[in-house]
Amino acid sequence: MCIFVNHIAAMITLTEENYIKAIYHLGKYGRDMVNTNAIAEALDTKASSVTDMVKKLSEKEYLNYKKYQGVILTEKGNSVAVNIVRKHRLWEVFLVEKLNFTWDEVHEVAEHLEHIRSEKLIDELDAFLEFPSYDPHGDPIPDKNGKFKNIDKIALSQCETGNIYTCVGVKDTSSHFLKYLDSNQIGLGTVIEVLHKEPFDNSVKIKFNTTEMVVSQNVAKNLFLKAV
Amino acid sequence: MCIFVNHIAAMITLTEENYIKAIYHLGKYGRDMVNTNAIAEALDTKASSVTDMVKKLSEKEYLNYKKYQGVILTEKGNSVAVNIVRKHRLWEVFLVEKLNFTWDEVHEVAEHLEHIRSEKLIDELDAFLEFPSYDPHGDPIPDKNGKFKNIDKIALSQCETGNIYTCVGVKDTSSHFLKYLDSNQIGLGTVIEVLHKEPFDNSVKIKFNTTEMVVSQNVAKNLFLKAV
DNA sequence: ACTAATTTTTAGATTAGTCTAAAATTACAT
DNA sequence: ATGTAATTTTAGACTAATCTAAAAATTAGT
Repeated sequence: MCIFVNHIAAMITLTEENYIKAIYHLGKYGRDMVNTNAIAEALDTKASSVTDMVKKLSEKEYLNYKKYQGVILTEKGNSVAVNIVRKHRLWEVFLVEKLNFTWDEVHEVAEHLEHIRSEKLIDELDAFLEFPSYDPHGDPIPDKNGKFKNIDKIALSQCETGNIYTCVGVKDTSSHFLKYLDSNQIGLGTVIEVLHKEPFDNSVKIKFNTTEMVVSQNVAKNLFLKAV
Repeated sequence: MCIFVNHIAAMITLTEENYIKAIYHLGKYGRDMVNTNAIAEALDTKASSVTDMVKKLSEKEYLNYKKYQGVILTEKGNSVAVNIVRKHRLWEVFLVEKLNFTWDEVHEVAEHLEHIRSEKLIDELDAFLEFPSYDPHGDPIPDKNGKFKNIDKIALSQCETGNIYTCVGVKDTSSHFLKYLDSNQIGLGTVIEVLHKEPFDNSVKIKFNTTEMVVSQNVAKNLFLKAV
């Protein structure tokens, strides 16, 4: 073995990155611990594999691990996660804006692109895309320093009757939902007026462009708007 | 194990792709076999590891392997290699033309990008770049069907005194050489007149733009030109 | 508070890719 | 052609990441 190995910052593997990312998304609010089974489900693996890996990530100080309790990312782990999120979302913007991908097609490819390691690559991509603040699903893109620009988006289900909003994102990013929106001509930036909220089934009647339609509670909960 | 596994085309791993690519480049002229040590050196690994891997690739019919003789890619292996080359070179064009990379910076990042698997991604990228036929080093980019467009490029060392050429590529793609060319304002498309060939040391005196300079045999052998 | 259900961890095995050291084969020089 | 050098293969071991099955710890229900 090369005698320099011990001096080189221990390389993070692709698998480790995926665990850190999953833990980040599961523990988004940073408050309480993320448990083993949740991680296993998110990564489609077994709890025993997760235990092994979190021990390793704990050794490497990406997270704090308490036996039988769960894990919380350290500062170091969090910044790795935020960097992956940045890369993922910038690639999504690229795919949609430059390569004609639809917003339901981007996720899978971005899952791979997010692991390419080159600071210059991602900074130049950022510049090429003119420093976007949101990805095609309306999720914020952290800047080079990991800072998010947050907007006050609210679900359609929370909006007030009579007011006018613009669409700024979705909660459910499944291909089903996105295709539903596409087929109804709803996308980022669509201007929507809330006409009526039906208390019986929580459906919402909206108007956009010249179209009026009623959407289910499920849709209303998953569409993010912003007051204009 | 999922009962469908046997029906799914056996997935090719990243490592396998790298072996196939290395064998492709080493055996470019397809004539004779590529030997174990050459592969080991190209991939910075040991001969014993290569033996193991070529057995596996032979099983999977990416190549034909004769013990103690070497390997030759099959049609199947060749098309995998050509597809990787296509991806590598398209990404190089993207990095140089859109993301301000210099031609000595692109290789390392492209080594990673070339393994992203998405047909739509690469076809859309191809279109976005307007179907380039050559990468930033002047190497031809195969099209969707694996066809190369070949030009009759010749090394500067083979050019005729008094004639005029344009620079279309390099043989040596090392960072050293590319930086040397950059610092002397020689790039793709540079128009070069061959003034004199010195038989003593095989150096060549050339003129481009308003500059006259003498380049060594080494440089002359590694710079590809095309008659105008 | 005690048992049952759930979650998590341990122990031991497996796979892909790699390594070292030794054995087998081929190539080369005299 | 015969011994030496170089190359290649085999054998056995290691690491990272995973799995199954069983043991341990925690949580929940009455």
